[in-house]
Amino acid sequence: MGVKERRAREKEQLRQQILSAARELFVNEGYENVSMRKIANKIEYSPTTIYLHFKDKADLLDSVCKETLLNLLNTLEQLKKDISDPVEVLRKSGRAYIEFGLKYPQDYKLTFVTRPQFQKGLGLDEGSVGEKVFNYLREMVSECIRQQIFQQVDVETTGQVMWSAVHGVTLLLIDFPDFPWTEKDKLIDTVIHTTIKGLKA
Amino acid sequence: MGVKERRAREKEQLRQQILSAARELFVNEGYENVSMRKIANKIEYSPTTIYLHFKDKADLLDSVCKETLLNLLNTLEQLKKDISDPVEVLRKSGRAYIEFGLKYPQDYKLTFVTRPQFQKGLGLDEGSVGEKVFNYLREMVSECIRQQIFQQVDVETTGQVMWSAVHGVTLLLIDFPDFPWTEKDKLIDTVIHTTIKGLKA
DNA sequence: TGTTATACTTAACAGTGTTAAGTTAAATGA
DNA sequence: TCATTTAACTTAACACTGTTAAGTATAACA
Repeated sequence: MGVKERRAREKEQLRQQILSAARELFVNEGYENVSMRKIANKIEYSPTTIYLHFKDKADLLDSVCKETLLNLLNTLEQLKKDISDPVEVLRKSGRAYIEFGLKYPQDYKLTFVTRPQFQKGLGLDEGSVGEKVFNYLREMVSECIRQQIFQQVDVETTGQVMWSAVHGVTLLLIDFPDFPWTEKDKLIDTVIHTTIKGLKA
Repeated sequence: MGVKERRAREKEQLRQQILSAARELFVNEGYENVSMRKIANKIEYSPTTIYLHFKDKADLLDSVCKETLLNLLNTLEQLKKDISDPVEVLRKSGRAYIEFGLKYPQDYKLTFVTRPQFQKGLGLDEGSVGEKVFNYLREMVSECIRQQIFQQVDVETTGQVMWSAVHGVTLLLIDFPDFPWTEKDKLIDTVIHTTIKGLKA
């Protein structure tokens, strides 16, 4: 009875095909400028076929973003394994987070700005990917506080301050590419350095 | 020959009427969900009339945002007149900026997130309102550096770091209202305090 | 009073996301 | 082997979108 399995496999394959076509178009042309018909054209199916795999355009978008976010989470988890000094982990994680946002600006904005109100399993709700990312941040900060490197005892506030800084600089760099920013790497380093220094005991 | 003047006045009046109808709809329902026909309906004119006053929907949006931004600039300029200590001015300005964003979240996002790529005289280009806001920040930071309160000599970088922090926390509070944030005022104060402390000599 | 300019509208175009109904082909059971 | 069921996929349509070209009516001018 391998028929059902093969069918399921083929179905999953098409789902992935749609997903990657959508990702490419979203990233290159922007969510707003990509129509369902355009995606359908790219994979050489009729537009309605997409609806057999995704509820609607927003759902398709959420799925694309979720994939990307899991990617980020992976990168971060990896980092933690390789370094021992908690401040260094925090520093490197901040950098990785910002660079991730700059590498996938559309995805980043879609995930953390455009759609947070409506998405499921993507925002910061329980069990969502966003929550997992923030939990990761919590752990890092906890370790810094435990070792008495940071002055604040309040893990939540400290984490949120850190997040504000990296979120802010990421979005500014994405949204105002023509602004005469300080050399990009210097700005990123200074943001991270300043915030950590400000939090230190 | 007061006819021409009266005509110009009437035209300006309608322009304002369109503008305020658009603002209200944009703010309440979101730019994406507001159609030209909806705006036209609200002011009881045909949709095409709008095009006699604004180039297109994006232009209409830009005009709405510009008005709001000038408002913010006013608030900030006022602050500087009333306080002498530069760090205190910076602190209060940061607070005012964030509170402005929280009070007009839709406007804030439209101005600093949604449309920065395409707008004219709105982003951070020469002569734009955004540039004026940033110039205001530059002056404050310069004063802090001149008085050797801040360690960095680089006004640009220092200003950009400050901006990243307030921009970041503003957007997070707007976009994730249900997240278990630390008490809002405490978070805002800590963000500002941490950043300034990190920048100090 | 006839002409010109301005303000505004109607109708249409080409596109959008989405759905209901219909078609085709493959898998199943007798 | 052949009719029946099931799943995959498409066609056609609906109600909307931003925008433009062409047309109309009204007020200002000579």
